[in-house]
Amino acid sequence: MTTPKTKPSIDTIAAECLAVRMRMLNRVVTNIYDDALRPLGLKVSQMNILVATAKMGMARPAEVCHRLHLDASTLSRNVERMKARGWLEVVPDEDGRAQPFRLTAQGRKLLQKAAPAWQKAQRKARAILGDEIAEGLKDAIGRLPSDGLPE
Amino acid sequence: MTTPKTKPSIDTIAAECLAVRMRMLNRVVTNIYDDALRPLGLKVSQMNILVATAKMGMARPAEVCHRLHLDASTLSRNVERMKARGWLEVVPDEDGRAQPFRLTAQGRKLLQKAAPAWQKAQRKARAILGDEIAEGLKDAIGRLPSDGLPE
DNA sequence: TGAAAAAATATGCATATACAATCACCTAAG
DNA sequence: CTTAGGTGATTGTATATGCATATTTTTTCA
Repeated sequence: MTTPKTKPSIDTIAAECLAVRMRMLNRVVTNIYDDALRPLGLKVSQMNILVATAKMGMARPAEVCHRLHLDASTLSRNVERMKARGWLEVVPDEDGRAQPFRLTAQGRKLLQKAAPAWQKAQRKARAILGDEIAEGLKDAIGRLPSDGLPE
Repeated sequence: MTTPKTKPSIDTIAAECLAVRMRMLNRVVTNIYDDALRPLGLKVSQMNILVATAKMGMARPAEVCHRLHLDASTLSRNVERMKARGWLEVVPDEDGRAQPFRLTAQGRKLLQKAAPAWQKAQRKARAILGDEIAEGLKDAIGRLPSDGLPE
């Protein structure tokens, strides 16, 4: 079944496509978090970047992209919006090409204020996904190509 | 752990957020399929709609949205683009509000031509996700609220 | 029957995403 | 030095996504 010799039928694609499943659940899960975070004027995509930045202290765009498997141009626009909102700030660097950024005090405060809403969404998401998938997703991320770079 | 009494720390969010995991894997998986389908000028988001339409024969937007957990406005724009490409066509309906659509011959042909590329991507995605998650995602979809409507 | 409510879609707006191309800067080869 | 590559990030373009709102048509019900 994993390697049929014949061209897959439309029925097969409909029944088995992993992109259909991932994308559908991604929409559902993203909406759960976005709903919970909406009162804060924050989207989960942005919260993800805030959290990664908080963990890194000083975040280099290329490294964030690598960790999150995010295109550099996507990050660039997202950071742009978050700078405009006062959540992130660029810090100078000797290398004139670099644009490392970090949380502002306001950004950190927002993140802390968002924690309860996050927790509420997390419970809902876990209720849908179940503990097994929740852990399985983590394992899958560990298996991603080029995800084993230095911390 | 599932219901801590204290506000989650940033470290907890970073380590456990299910949206981070889902969204990251969704990006990776979507890119795998998009890469495979690119020679056909097709994106996996569009292929998903083509497949759903093929299965339904005559597709009513509201029903497609319900099945795919997709916002009506999103579908409206996607269908618009696919109509422009000649893959979908609207068919008349007694209800003047309805805009049911179906595959064109060209759309069906494209879908069939895309099957081998889909299969290649499907193998890559399964290698990353593993059989357990692949099945687990299906189960989770079955658990979605209001996913048990009539066929 | 005639107006209010509901239903199905579409539009306006903002964000997220990625590929291709570009810009700015650094570095190494000579 | 000077320049040819390489690296890091941004910009141009296109699609995907969803909320709020508008539009159109049907239904309901007083």
